[in-house]
Amino acid sequence: MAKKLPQTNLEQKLRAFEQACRKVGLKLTHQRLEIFRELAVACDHPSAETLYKRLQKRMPTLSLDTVYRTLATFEKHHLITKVETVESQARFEADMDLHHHAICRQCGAITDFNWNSFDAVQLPKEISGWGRIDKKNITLHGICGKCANGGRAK
Amino acid sequence: MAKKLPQTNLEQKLRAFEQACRKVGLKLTHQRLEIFRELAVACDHPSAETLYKRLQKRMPTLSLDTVYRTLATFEKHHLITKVETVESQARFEADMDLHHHAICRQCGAITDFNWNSFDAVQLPKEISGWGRIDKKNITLHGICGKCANGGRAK
DNA sequence: CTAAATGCAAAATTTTTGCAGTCCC
DNA sequence: GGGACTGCAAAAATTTTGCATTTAG
Repeated sequence: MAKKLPQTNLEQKLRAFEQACRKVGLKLTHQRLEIFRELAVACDHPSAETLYKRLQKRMPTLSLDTVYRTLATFEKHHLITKVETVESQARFEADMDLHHHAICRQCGAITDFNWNSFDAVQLPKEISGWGRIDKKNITLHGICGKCANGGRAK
Repeated sequence: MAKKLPQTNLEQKLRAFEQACRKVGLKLTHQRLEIFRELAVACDHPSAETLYKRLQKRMPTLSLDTVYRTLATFEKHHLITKVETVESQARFEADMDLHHHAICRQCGAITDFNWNSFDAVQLPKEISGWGRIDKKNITLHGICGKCANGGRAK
């Protein structure tokens, strides 16, 4: 899930992205393509600022406000997701398949994981009358293995 | 869960809070007591700014930065929780019992709910080796009944 | 061509910090 | 009394906006 994307998956994802943009009338600018690609290959749920820094190397004239504007546009059209965290900076991901997150309270790393049997289970009746529920996400909080080992790889 | 606290519960909570403060050496100032009380009676998971506005009526000299500082202090000592949202402003709650949240993507309302059978279930092995997990929270996203009815009560 | 998107700069929003004075223990 | 806490103001951090220019379709 949080592993690196095989090249073929990436190309597939990019083509799907381009099609989705055309469908909703979003122009396929160089900036948009590169911002999406950078987020699609990232597996660390980067912030706008982090993406900006990574892209600056290849695109020196890119501006931070374009990154913000572009991410907001993508999110509005459900092409990417804003990850819920307790941090001051918003973080994003391009993986739109249903999955869940584990967050390290020390280093802030976010790891994806799947839990199909949970996804399939019915909500308790206490909340089932709340309204229309679109998504059902789990967030785990704790200390990742790396941090537990004093920063050394596990 | 998200209902109003009965008066007795509130008094109990305040006494527990005072004891916890003494134990960790936090001074019991008027500001801290009032900020905690206001958060404890709130059931809408208010932001620092929202709490500040509510408290200003009774405490005209209270400053917003004290609210921020105080909430951060409380959170550090696990007396309150910062709720994970996608919003720009951080939101807080004083209910430290394990529970889950449903968030309305339209009005931003956060509703608490319990799910004991989920709390008891084991994590899938895909993530069980990730590290030390302290908390396991669900967040539901959707449109609450009120918003689905065009803002009128359900 | 033309509406939409970008880059720049400036502003708005949210949160944090330094410091002098105040207050709890 | 002394160190912790608060209020004030100013700054830092994060995000948004107005406008002239550029670009995709």
